[in-house]
Amino acid sequence: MSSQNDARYTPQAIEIKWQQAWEAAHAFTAQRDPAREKYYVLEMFPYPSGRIHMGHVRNYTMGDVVARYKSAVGFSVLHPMGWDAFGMPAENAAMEQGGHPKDWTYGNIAVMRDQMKPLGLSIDWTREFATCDPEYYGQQQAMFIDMLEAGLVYRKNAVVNWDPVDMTVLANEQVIDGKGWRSGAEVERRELTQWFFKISDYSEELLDALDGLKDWPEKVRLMQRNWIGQSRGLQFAFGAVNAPEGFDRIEVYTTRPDTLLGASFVGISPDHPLARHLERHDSAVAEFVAECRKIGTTEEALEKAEKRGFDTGIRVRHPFDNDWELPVYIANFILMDYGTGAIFGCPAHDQRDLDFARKYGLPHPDVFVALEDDAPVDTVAFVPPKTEPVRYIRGFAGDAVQTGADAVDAAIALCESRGVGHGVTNYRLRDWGLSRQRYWGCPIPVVHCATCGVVPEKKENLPVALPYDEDGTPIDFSVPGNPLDRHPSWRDCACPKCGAPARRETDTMDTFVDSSWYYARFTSPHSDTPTNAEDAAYWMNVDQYIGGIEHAILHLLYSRFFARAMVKTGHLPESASEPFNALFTQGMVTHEIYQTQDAKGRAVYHLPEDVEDGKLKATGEAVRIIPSAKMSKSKKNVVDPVNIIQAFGADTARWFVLSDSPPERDVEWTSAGAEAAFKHLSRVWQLSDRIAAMPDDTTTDADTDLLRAMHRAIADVTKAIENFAFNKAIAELYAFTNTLSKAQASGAAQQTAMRTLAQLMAPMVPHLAEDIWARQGGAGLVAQAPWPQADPAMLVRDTVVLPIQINGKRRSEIEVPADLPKEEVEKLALADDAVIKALAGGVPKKLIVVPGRIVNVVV
RNA sequence: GCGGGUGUGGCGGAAUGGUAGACGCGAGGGUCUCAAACACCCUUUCCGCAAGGAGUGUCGGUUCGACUCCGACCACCCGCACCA
Repeated sequence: MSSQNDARYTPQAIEIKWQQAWEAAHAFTAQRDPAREKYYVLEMFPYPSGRIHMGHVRNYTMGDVVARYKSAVGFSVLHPMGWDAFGMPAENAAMEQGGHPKDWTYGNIAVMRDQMKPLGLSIDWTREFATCDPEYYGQQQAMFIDMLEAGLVYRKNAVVNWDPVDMTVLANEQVIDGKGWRSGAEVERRELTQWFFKISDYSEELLDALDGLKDWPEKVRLMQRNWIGQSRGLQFAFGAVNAPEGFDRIEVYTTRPDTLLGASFVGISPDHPLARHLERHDSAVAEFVAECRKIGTTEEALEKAEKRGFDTGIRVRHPFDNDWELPVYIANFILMDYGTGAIFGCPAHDQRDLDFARKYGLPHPDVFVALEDDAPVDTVAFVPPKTEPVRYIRGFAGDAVQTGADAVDAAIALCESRGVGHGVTNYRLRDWGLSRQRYWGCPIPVVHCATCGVVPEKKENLPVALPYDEDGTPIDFSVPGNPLDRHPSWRDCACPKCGAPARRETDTMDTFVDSSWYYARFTSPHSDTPTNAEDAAYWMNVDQYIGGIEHAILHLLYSRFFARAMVKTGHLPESASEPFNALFTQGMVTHEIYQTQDAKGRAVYHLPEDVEDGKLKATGEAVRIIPSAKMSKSKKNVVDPVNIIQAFGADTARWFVLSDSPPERDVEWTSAGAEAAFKHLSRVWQLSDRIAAMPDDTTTDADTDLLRAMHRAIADVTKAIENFAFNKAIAELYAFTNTLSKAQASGAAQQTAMRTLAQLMAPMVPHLAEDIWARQGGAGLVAQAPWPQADPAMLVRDTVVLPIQINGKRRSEIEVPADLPKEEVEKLALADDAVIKALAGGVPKKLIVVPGRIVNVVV
């Protein structure tokens, strides 16, 4: 027998043993069980970048705590894992290092799976898939065809970033300061015919349904609400005085029709049909518009750019006054995608319009003034909240004094009655452009035929699989552009309708499509249809979804749309149109960034493991240290958890990422805490060793104290887990461990407490918990044992300590029976020395007793 | 620029409007040891010998009482539709 001192915590031996035991017991294989309520917990699946990082460990450990806890309280749990496997990095790797995106991706998946398995996550690995599996994207193509037939997909022109040197389309992140990241050439905006999902059909529904998502963070619902951007306004036309033929009316949309009498100019987007027309006939316009198109395609770039305009010389008439003419400017800040692509500017009540008006010498008449201050606008626009009453001096509808909101309503009503436009509800949300001119994505399953036009591929021909090589020659990724476009044997095909020679669509889908339905596929991952009705009915919805706040808008909004599209096309039940019942957004794991520059002065990033003392290990070159930011593949500021697991075990890594920082907040990775976590787990192990050896002696007085603490710990830890406060659950476990290690209770009581401690720790450190559970005589696997219940009778406290405040400052305290009536508490408080001293013989002005909480004496 | 969030000891953080700093890290002191490591015990918001005072990014407000609610500001972080 080993003595106490010899017993050492050796996670390397323990962890593999229990992982094998779980596997042998099929402990985490999800099965439809009509007798039990189901619980579906899902973490956002990873991109197979090549290795896991601490952000993954944090994300999946949180999900694992939930999965293991829900299983212990009796649910039939589904906890799957897969890979978000399409995307640009695979193609970039092929360009930089040679090889094929498919080999790179599957190789990465194999490595990352091997890195993840030692974490001991309670995942049903039988359901694993990658979105680049033809079995997965073939079903996605089938749904695309269904959505096309349901009118949810269409084609239209849209602009892309075009690199004129590499002759390729660039992603926004590949455009740096308006230049292509590889070529350095000035990026142009180019228009292409592209595929779109009609998410705008669902704008109102996606907005309204947010109210029902009670278990989503309020901030996410607010961000989505603002993103969808519902607005009520007036759409009307200015009649042109001297416009080219066909442009005698300019339709504008405004959310502030109450300011119509403050209009000083009309602005149109550089992409507006009128601007396009003028561009062709006027070189000065062409030059200005070309400048505008250099700004880039992101809203951020447009908003930050200097606001500039070009006077077209065209004049329009004010709808209320035939003699009032307004100039028409092309303005670089007006989006063609929003409203009608044309606005009227009211400089007095919009800062951007005011800056513009002052720049071009346009008037800025006040429409309304503050009730108590009628100073005219000069350099700062007067933009009060719409709910605030103001005095209209150029109003035309409603009372002189009214709120902006009321004035807008009155203005719309009046304009409609005069035949000037009509009230419309607009949305900021644009249709989802899914075309990508890239290889490594799900091919869009349509064929272009000279006679039949755009024809969907026949479903029996799915998947339209990506070609691996071309007639035996590996695809060349060193050439910029889309390899599918220059792959005749793949591209040329027969029209599915008429059989004539035709060409495949060479665009692939946005990777957001892949991640918009994977949660549904997990319910029947091997089905030969996208979903299986019985499985979807049982497992949907996701009960708890966990992922980064960076996905608060796009991924989650697209998934909400896609679920509705799947309901419409019969792939999900109506009840699954909101796919995620509860959402938790974890904070990110941050780390410093290490950067050097290459010969051309471009930034090169380095992994932390390649850096030592501020220098590259390989060359000794000094690195520039950029302050902590979100761990990202592109910045290479990722930490490899594999080293931590090898040194201390998975349980230490899991314990560490859960402790200290609240899960919703960012955590800066430091190596300091890992050793401390290991020490604590070692202490728990030693404690278990000691307690297991104790004789099963008779009950002592200390037993009740220990068992009370145990029930308190059960209650507190359970509540903390339910509330996603894992850092607090761990703090409670520390406290209970300290109590237990000092307890004078009997062996039997300590063994009971130790067994319970193991159970409470099991969701966080499952391997250690199994080992202690077995040693303390627990039956079966702790992974399959029911969650302990707190006895309410053991939670009641006999006495409480009440702090006594004098004028809100704590001065003293009294210990009283928990159920002492308020009057008695008052008497005791007034008899307290500090109170007597403060009152100095007088009477208190006020005496506040909050039962069980506090006493405040106001003197 | 627009939208959303965060801010508390040396550090990570705790606190249904009711004792600010639970729990952990680090640090200091001690016990054990030939010594070190480990382990264990004590101290640890700041100023002050003490009595006492100050204190939750800044300024102001509501309240018997504010980290918590309200207003203004500052700093940092996330998103901005082709990064995933």
